[in-house]
Amino acid sequence: MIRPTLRQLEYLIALEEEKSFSAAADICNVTQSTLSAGIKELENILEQNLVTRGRRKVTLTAFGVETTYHARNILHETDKITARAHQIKAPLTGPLRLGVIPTIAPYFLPQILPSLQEQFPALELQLHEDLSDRIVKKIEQGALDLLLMAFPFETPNMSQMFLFEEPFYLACPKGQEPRKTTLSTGDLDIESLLLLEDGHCLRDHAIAACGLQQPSMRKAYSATSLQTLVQMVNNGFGTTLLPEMATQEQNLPKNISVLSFNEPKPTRQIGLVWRKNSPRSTEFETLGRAMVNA
Amino acid sequence: MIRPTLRQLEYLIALEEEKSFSAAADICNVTQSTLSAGIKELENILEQNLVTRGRRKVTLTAFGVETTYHARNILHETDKITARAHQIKAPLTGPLRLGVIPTIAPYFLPQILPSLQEQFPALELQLHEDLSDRIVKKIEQGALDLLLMAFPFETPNMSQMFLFEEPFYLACPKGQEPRKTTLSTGDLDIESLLLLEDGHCLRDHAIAACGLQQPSMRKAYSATSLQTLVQMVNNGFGTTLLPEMATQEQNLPKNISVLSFNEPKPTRQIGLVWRKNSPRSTEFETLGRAMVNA
DNA sequence: CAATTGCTATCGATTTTTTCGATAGTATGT
DNA sequence: ACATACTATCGAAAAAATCGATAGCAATTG
Repeated sequence: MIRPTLRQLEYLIALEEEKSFSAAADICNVTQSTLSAGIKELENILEQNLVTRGRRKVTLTAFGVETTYHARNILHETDKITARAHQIKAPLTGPLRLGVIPTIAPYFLPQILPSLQEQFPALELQLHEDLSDRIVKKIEQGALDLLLMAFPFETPNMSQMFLFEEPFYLACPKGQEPRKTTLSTGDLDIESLLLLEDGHCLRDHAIAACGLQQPSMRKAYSATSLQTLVQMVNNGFGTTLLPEMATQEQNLPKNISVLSFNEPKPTRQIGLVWRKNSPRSTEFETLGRAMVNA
Repeated sequence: MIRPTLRQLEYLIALEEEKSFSAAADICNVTQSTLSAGIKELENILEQNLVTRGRRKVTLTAFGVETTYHARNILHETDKITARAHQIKAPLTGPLRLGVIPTIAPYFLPQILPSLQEQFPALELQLHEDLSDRIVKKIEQGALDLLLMAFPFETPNMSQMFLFEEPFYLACPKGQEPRKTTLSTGDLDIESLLLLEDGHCLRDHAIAACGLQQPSMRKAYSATSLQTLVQMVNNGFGTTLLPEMATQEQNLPKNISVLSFNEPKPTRQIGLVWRKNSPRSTEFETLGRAMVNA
């Protein structure tokens, strides 16, 4: 479909403002002949008269006036695109699509978001919460810009930035604490240990950190979220391993004891991931430092 | 200021839909190289990346997605202009700026507008009520398309279409009717005759139709509208001449008698005026016939 | 009433932009 | 390693936008 040109709409607007081809041409920084031809071309496209060529002064037709109104809108809209583009040119401003795994998002983000918003008020974080492999796939496709996740995790062609190491704690129902005074990973009762369902990296990290065997048939005890897991422990169904950020009082029910391990403590690593050769790498590093210090 | 092109925005939209340069190029009926260059040019203008060139699939950046949304809007708006232009190509559709004089508008228009709207439902009448010389000036400038007014009136370079002849009636307070059984224009009492202020053609037409001398000092009795005039007569300030369309019962107060003249009755002519060589002449003639028959 | 002024329309030449076709380059999958 | 399926890039060709000059036309001036 043949469409008017933005240029032609500019010409029309100038003509409406100046009521004169020559004056309008000056405004548009073109010669009068150019503008004249432009308006004529526009009339041809629309198959409709836009101006009544009086000898003395040029006047727009009713349709011409109507069209000028729309034209102004359209130009204004396109200018908004450019303005927006320039506005977000500064580092850590504009939209940033951040993927976060479910065992980090609800605990860590509330801690850091206020500080980030304060430091980077023009940053528009779009949060996407999903499992590690899913957000990795999305960042590979380019549907996400940055990931906040737990290592170790294979992320080919990506830059990983280590942020901090996070210890695991043992969560068990009150009164069922192990009698030992010191707790080491070897003392865990595999039978009563509840874990997240497959796909959550927390499950794999916990198992690896504690040197456990891959439990074979635990489906009956697998949960879909840490919150669910905590509730199960709270009701005496068993024990579980919680990352430190999930152990804050306000997140836990009354009937749970949280016990820390002896050295060497089991841990997971938290960090950022972005596409190697992303033009925003330095921005992401800045953001990472801000997250650690938040 | 440098601006994106509508073409480039099209390219971006197609790219967003297809997630592939080649496929998008097909949609836009250009070669892949053209579309590739177009997107790059757009990115240069905006100084901002729009797509992340993955090997597998192309994905838009956050800003790219945001921009696509605006782009769709903009294209839609421009298409509305063209659509509107084509829509009003049929005769007697679309906007029509009609100038009407104050001694016609409030009486005649209510009679005919319903019928016109029924016959030409897509006609968008924009009414402008003003004195004859003002609306003539405006139609000369091209700010109006058509005039509904009273003749005789000088309208150089205009086409006049006669619609109908309208007799004048004498309006006087009840009980002050002339004693004569037959009323002729010669019997008018000039001293008690109230007229509209200068500028209203009705004043001139009434004077001419009745063969009166130009009254010299009547300012004290001049009114700004026929309605005012009627109220003055109603309150016994004198008599006046009313065109037939202003004599319908619902327009007149209780205390007024309306008397018709003997032949030859004084009259004014009602008609249409448009710019000679207006491309819409035949439309206007159709509209004129519809006004007479309404 | 002829000359001048102040407009817009139009034409051919020129410059600029757009588009194409071909090809290079680069991951992916067989 | 080879074929495949992409995008980027380059020079040539086609299309367009623009310019400068000029014609034409009405209003105004001398």
